[in-house]
Amino acid sequence: MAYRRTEKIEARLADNRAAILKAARRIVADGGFQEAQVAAVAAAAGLATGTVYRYFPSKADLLAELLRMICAREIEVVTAIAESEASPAARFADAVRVFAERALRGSRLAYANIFEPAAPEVDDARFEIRRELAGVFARMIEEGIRAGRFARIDPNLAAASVVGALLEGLVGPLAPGRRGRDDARVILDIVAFCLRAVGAKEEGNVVALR
Amino acid sequence: MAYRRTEKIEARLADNRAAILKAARRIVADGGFQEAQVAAVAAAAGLATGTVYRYFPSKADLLAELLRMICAREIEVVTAIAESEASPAARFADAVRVFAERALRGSRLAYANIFEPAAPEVDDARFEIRRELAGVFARMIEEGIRAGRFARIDPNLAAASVVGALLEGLVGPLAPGRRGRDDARVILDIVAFCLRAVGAKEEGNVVALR
Amino acid sequence: MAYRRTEKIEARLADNRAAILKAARRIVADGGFQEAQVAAVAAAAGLATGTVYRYFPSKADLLAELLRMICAREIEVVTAIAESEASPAARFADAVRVFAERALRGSRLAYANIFEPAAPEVDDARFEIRRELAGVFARMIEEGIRAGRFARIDPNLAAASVVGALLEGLVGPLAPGRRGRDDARVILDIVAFCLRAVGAKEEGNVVALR
Amino acid sequence: MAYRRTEKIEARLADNRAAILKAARRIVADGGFQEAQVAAVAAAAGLATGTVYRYFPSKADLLAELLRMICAREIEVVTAIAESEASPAARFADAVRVFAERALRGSRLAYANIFEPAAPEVDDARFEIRRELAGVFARMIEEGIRAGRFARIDPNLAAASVVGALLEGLVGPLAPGRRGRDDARVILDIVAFCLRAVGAKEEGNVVALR
DNA sequence: CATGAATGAGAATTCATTCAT
DNA sequence: TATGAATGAATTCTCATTCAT
Repeated sequence: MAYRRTEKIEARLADNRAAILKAARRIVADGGFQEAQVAAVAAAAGLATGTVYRYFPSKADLLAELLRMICAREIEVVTAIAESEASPAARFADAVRVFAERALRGSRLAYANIFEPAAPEVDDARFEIRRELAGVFARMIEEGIRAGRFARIDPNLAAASVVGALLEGLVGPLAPGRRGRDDARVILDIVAFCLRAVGAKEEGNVVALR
Repeated sequence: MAYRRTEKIEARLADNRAAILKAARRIVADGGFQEAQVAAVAAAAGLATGTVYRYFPSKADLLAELLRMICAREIEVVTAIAESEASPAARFADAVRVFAERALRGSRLAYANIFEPAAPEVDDARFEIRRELAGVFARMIEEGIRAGRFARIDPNLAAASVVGALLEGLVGPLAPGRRGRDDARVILDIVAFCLRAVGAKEEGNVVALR
Repeated sequence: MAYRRTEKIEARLADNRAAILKAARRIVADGGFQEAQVAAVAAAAGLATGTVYRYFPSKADLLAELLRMICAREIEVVTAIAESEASPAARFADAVRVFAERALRGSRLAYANIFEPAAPEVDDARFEIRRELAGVFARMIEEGIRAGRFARIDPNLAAASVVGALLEGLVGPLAPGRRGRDDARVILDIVAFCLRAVGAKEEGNVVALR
Repeated sequence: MAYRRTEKIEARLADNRAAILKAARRIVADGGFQEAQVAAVAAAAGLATGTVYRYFPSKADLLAELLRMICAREIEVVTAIAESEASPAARFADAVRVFAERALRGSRLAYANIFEPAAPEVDDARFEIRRELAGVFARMIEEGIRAGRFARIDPNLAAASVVGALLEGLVGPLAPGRRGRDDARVILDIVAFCLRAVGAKEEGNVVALR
């Protein structure tokens, strides 16, 4: 009789949403934001153009959410490490290392898109993401300083710089990894780089902790 | 009567070219790449739209060249320092400091616009520029390592990370300086950050050298 | 088991139909035809979009019926006056006055929205309504002429003009009433205007009759 | 050598603008605003879609200007009469008569479009036009009252009503003229209607003046 | 060479209507 | 019968590039 929103239907709705994001992700990974027109995304998701607008108010919102989706897990992981019981330096090193590992292993392409042009609204999302990521690092650095284990630097500046170093070093166009370097070695180097940068004491030990 | 490209004509040609680049620069600095339409640039340069195409094969080429123009001086300055006679650490510190000073002093906005993602056609140029800049730092780091004054790290990775740290820390959206911090202090911090990052010995002295 | 359209079901059907019209009326009154999308009307009626199509073959039909519904009462009232026993001039004056009163009192906004141009599909209905309203006035004028109390003019032209004067004067964009004038005074004026226009004799008396 | 905006070019520009308006006029006259899509208008004018935007900032502006263009002449004519030296009643009668003549003779279709739905911005133009037209009549009525030749009524209300009567009676959907009546007779009737409506004295003479 | 009007391929978004559940 | 998700045609506006003058 009456229409009922069954589980099956719910599942289809969720599927569509996911399908749209997935399609967008694939297209962006392949051809950048440039190629992510709404019609193309819809087609890739096997849906009509208008349907996309049932799930996202605008193209910009879709792309912004895509970005957040891609990065959310990374921030989560780093946050978990930041909240662990280890020593400041160990936590910081771990966070850098894990972030680097994931970036190199996983969505190298998606990360590259962090640097790619897009609509202003998408940039806002990017901004937010970086700010969040930097925030996690800033807190770790702050605690390191308070514990007397890091150099007395502006935690925000240091965090921004660390994030910049990570993104640029790992996934930017300069990334040595892209030119065939050994990932493990890159990770070791970048962890050491960041530890030194914040003036972490007992660097050797810390790195050994990994 | 054969056409002769006189000096006068040459001069006018050069003038127009420069005017176009200058106009583009102003527009990009003010409103980002978004507002740098060919017609707008032409108008700002006091020329007709079509004339732009006498000097640049396409909008992308124009913007790419604009980017190179803006950065050429920075790279030049850093290169000069890199080729000076000072000690590796001093040279490196100087390069970082001067770069930071110029970035903070010069139109921070223009920098932000240049380094923020903005236009797909320009990405290649951007990457090229960063690569070049990183190259200069890589050479300095390499020499520092060879001289036994820096930690033994991959110079390319370190250079990329330094560039990332500088850009993100100074002109990126997270830059503390953008939130009203004292520039001199930011510069001191970032120099120290980079020196530590590359494992420069006698850091204190080096910084004192400035 | 054969389907039986019970009274209960009939009632529900009528309810839904009424609910849709009511919702449409509210939306049109608030935001004009512009905002009367089928989905919006359905939502406001607490029904699903598709359900609207159970009761109206198309959006145009819905709006046309809405218009008729809104105006039916007005036409009814005017018709009742037209069929009363009073003298031609008195009837005419009364019809004008009552119409004006109702127009000014009743949601002026709704009226304005109804008479303002808004949706091509609805024009036919609008025309029909105006024609009907004019028809009632035409008959009154005709009788006034036949009784020798009105000037000998084309009743249809006069009726159309009277309707035009009423709508424009009372609810149109030029309506002085909309600019804060006293309603009672406006009504007096417009009745006098129309009486004079049709050449009603003993105008003073007629107006006094009210 | 250099491009020069010759007379020929100026003429072409003016031609294009005119061609666009003309094409729009034809399309609107034939199929109403509904069919006046930018692409259709451009095609009918023998131009590319984008070209329309060189001459009009938006579709709404184009249509609004079209409306103004269509009505400007009428208002001009009526204004000229309003400023003539004749007696108030004669001027008023003349204004009504000429307006009616032109409306019936000329662009009956275009006038009809005064009643047609359109974008909100176009409605504004319509509003403006009616206001202007009513303004001219209001001034005439005011002077008639001041000269003691018209009934003492609110000039604005009367003017609005006169405009309403004219538009509805002559070009509106109810207009008897549209149904094959003799134009000359219609004009006589409506002039008489309006003169009576404003309570003009010596009506006979005035009408005889025509 | 310079000009700037013309071009027209796109791309985002809306919403009446349909139809499987 | 009711539902509401899906559809996709339709439409406006932008802007890099061309080319007649």
